[in-house]
Amino acid sequence: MELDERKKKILQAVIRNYLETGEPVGSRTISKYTDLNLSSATIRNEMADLEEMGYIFQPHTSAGRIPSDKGYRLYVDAMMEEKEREVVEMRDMLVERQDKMETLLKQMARVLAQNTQYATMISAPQTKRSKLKFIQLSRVDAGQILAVIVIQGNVIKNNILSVEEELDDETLLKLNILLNTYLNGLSIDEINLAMIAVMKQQAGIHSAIVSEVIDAVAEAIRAEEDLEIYTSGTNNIFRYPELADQQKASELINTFEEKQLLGELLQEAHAQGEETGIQVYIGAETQVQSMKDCSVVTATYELGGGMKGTIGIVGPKRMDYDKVVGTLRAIQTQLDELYGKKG
Amino acid sequence: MELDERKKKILQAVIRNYLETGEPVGSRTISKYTDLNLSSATIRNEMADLEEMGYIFQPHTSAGRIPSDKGYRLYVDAMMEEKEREVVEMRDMLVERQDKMETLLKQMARVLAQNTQYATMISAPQTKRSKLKFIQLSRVDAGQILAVIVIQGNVIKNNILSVEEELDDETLLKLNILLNTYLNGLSIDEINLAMIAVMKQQAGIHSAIVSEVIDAVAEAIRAEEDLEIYTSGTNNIFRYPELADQQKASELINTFEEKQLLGELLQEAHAQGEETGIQVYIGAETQVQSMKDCSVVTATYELGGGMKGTIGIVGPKRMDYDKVVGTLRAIQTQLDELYGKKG
DNA sequence: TATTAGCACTCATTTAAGGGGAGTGCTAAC
DNA sequence: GTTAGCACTCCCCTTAAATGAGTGCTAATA
Repeated sequence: MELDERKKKILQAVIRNYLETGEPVGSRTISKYTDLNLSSATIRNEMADLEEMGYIFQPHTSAGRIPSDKGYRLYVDAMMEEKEREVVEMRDMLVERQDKMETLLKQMARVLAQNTQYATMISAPQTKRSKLKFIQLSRVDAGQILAVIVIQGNVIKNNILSVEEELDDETLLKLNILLNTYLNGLSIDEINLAMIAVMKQQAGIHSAIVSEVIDAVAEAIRAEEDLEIYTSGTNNIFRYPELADQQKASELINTFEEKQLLGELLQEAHAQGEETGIQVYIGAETQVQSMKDCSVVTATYELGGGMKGTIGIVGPKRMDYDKVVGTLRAIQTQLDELYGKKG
Repeated sequence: MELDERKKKILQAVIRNYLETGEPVGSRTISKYTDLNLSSATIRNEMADLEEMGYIFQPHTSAGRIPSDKGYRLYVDAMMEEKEREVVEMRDMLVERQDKMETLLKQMARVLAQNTQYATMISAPQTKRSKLKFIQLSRVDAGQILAVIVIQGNVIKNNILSVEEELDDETLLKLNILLNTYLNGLSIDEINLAMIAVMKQQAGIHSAIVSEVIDAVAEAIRAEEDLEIYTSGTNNIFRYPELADQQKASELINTFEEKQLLGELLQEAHAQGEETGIQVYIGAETQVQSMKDCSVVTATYELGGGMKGTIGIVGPKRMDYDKVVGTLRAIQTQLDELYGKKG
């Protein structure tokens, strides 16, 4: 069967209406809602066709129609009209360059949740490709060394090392110079075994310390890699009856609190969303069991220096895709303007 | 009317039973449940008295009795028998001294939630009384100075300062020595204006930088003071039907996500719980609107060096007070053993 | 041939009524 | 002071009927 222009219009009308109301939509509603000037009977025939093609279905006999995942997919891929939204508050929020990335991300999650009325999550930028900017060892206590590692974009990692031997100031200074000379400006991938060997040799009797520091750097990176995720607006799911029953809500909230699965989801989105950076997952497409009745829209963002992260918005399948995609795209643009090129 | 021994026993039985089942408890149940060997009729008379005194009430005519807030209060204050619980996993978890306090606290919240099946929250230690251990300024970039501030207990704060003038290594070293000489070992309260004036004088032409650094320290402290809170097991509230309806659950979850109110709650608990450090809030006693159907048990803990924080457990009014208080006390003891005296 | 009006039918949801049961208060007997 | 017995209350569950939105199908229409 062919999906002609009229069927498309009707499908679109069904989806639009369902997005608004969340109720199954009947033929009479469409008959009045559209400018097609067709009677409900005609609509009924068309809807029967659309059902046969798998774009819509009835939750039970003699109920109106609901879009299927396939229907949503077509809508998102082909029928959506992105609305350009006001993201003024966001601009204000982002305009001041933040030293504390954490604060920025938390706030961003919060504003997004408020703006969209869905649940939001943001993964902190990954530092894999980022360049090491600065390493500093300092003696804090007898036997305790503080290692500060600064990464491009001012992401800072601290680590306290316990050392057996006493280190005098001079040695510490030497080690600092050694480490910075070799490691400065490198991305984390670029640090290799050969380099470590040379450094150890140069450190002489203190090679053990070099090992410890390298371990600490590796540790700091690893800590960064089980990535931080900020969420907001979790309780917005109660706005949508189809998600608000105890079973589903409990599972969803648990998913949002544990964050483990969110991380995997965002990373996959990050990996896939190469082109425009915006990705829409409908229902079971997410692979996260507790989100099978949700849709997720993700956007990757860039903060310069190769630091990329991902924003995700989770709502019911009947989420306002137009608005969400529009908002995310606006944020992407603004982040790009503010941070993207400068590094 | 007098609350004699028998009435107490009956009240206790009512509460115990209600804690278990969550259902109103009737006279016949008590008649069998207790070792008083009284008929249900007698129990009925006694229960009528207890109701008149305000310890229990009927949700509707011809239903069993439910403890009132006053009843719970009496129970917690006078009738509870703390159970010594196995907190073995906790011991294992806590036994390794953590460099990262954050990790420790997160894990602690998680284990507690799992153990008790309630929602938990932990406030990070407050550093107000803690002593400054170490300050280090380093040049990261032209015009960017990294200030690292280490506080007793290895809480580390970073701050990036932008400076107008160029600073050479020597000047930086001098400033480092100056700052550490004056500020090291002081608690944050002890830093005063006179001291700052002296430091500025000694810094000479670089007094502006000293100002900036002091500001940064103040800033770091302020950041620490809007205290970090870790939560876990929020979704446990769905286990208790009396909290699981949409309205209440949504509000509670919002409270847990926003954390603002939790902070106030924990701080109040911290302020009040001077003696044993364990505090029980029943129903409206918490002052947090969304928790009016909950009870909250808090415990302050100490990690040495004046660093104190608060743990809170939130559950239904019929929470297992004995178990919760026992568990919290056990944790207090263990933390004290492991961290308390050493600093 | 495409569209429409009409009608019988389906089924979720709402409303009402009735029965069961848990638990109480009261009274009278022990 | 305690207990057995009984009438009474009221929640809650089940069942039945009424409601109504929406469909599929058929026959008439343009």
